[in-house]
This record gives sequence, C-alpha cells and structure tokens, in this order.
Amino acid sequence: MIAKEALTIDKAAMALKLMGDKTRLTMLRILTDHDCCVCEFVEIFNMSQPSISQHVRKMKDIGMIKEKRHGQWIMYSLNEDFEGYDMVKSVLHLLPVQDHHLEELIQKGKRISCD
Amino acid sequence: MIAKEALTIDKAAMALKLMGDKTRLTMLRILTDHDCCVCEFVEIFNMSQPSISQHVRKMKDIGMIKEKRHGQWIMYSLNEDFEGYDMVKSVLHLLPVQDHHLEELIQKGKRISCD
DNA sequence: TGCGCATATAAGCATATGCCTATATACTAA
DNA sequence: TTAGTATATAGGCATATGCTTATATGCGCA
Repeated sequence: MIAKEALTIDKAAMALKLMGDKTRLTMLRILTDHDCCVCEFVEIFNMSQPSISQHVRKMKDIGMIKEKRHGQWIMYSLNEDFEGYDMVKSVLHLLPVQDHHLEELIQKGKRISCD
Repeated sequence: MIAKEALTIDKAAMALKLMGDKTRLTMLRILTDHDCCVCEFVEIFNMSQPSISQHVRKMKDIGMIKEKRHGQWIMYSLNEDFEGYDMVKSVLHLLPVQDHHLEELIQKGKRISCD
C-alpha cells in the first residue's frame, strides 16, 4: 500500500487560483452533480459565450475538468484523474448545492441532455 | 443539533482566491503548525517586508488569520473562528508539511519565540 | 527623550485577469 | 453544399494583483 503523493504547493495554488473566481467556483459546484455544456453555462450565468469558454478552457488546461463531445455539444465534467481532485472535491462538498440553476434551465427548456 | 450553515460561494471564492497564491498558500501551510511573525516570513520567502505585510494583511482583512502582539513582534496564526476555517484546514491538510522552512530559520538563529 | 527594530502604509509599475465584440471552426441537418 | 447552432480563438480594454522603494508608525530600552 503506497501512500498517495501529497499535492505540491505549486499545483495546489494553481488549482485554488482557478477556484477563487465566483463564476468558475459555481461552475465547479454545478459540475459536482451534473455535466454541463458551454451553452448551458451561458444561460445560467447570463454572460457572453466567449467569457464562459475562457473560464472552461482555463479549468480544462490544468486538467481540472474534462470534455466529451456529443454531436454538436461538448459536455464538461469534473476530471477524477486530476491530481488535485481530492482537494477540489473536499472544497466543493462544503458549498451549497446549485441545483436551482439546473431547474431554471429545465424550466426554460434549455437543459441539454445527452443520453 | 443544528447543521452548520454552508459557506456561501462568494465567501468561499474570496478565501480560495487568497489561497491561490503560492506565497500565501505556503504561509498558511506553515501557520497550520507554527505561529509566525512578518519578519520570519521575510526570511523564509526572501521577499521585501512590505510584500509580506501586504500578503498578511489580505488574509487578516477577511479574517482568515489573526494577530497577537508580543512586545515588538506581531505573531500571526490561523483563525479558527473564520467562517471558512473548515475549508482552509481541509485544503492545508492535503499539502506537504513545510517544517524545513522553520528549521532553516532556527539554523540561521532567526526564529522568534514568544512564550 | 531618542535610537533601533518590527510592522504598516503610500505610491508607482509591470503583468495578469476577466470581460467584451468580432471572427473562425466544428458539427448537424436539410 | 448551405444554413443554423455550438464552441473556440483573437484582440482590445479596464481593473486587479504582486512586487518594489520610500516613508510613517509602534514598541522596547538605554
């Protein structure tokens, strides 16, 4: 049984910096329970599509989230293989559920389902 | 038995943003085990005293750390009453111990002890 | 009182961040 | 192929951040 390597301060700081933005942190909290695509986030945050894409890209670039294309949509989810995944999870679990955003999406008929 | 209020996303994001800086994150990891003063951090990080003071101030301003004056020194420590204390602790526990910095300080005769 | 050390604050500067608009690329379906 | 939708990228701009040097303040002690 080999102990898991401790996360380096550098890598943790990079991840925490990304989590230190309200928009991204909310995205991550949502992704804890539901995969989402960029166009859904655009609805939820009422923000331009490029802004959302840039937030998503930063998180994807360090491996914090991963993407999976479903036809015309790209669904994003938390990446369990991310080195700081345990840290991310432990933080997100302390935050309030963000299901109301999803419910709003559904009510507006904007929720994307890829099954 | 009343459940502890969940941290708001806003407050968590503020705390995480501060933790997302390598210098501050290292300071916090050190403070997990040892109280420290500004002049010790100046030695440890080999950085100007005002830089250190500013990092410390930001963390003090949101209540993440607290100070206690001992004569000419002001010792800083983690604030257990901080609303995001559980989150801070859970992150810091995943990071490697930073005792080598303290040992270096002691070897240089620069460790401040206030007992 | 006055000096020395610790800390805080002010001001300036280079870089990073987060947002926007405009445009390019990728996929679907007619 | 062409139109429509989803996403990415480029470029620009205002603000935030982190560092520096210079200076002010606070405390201990002769």
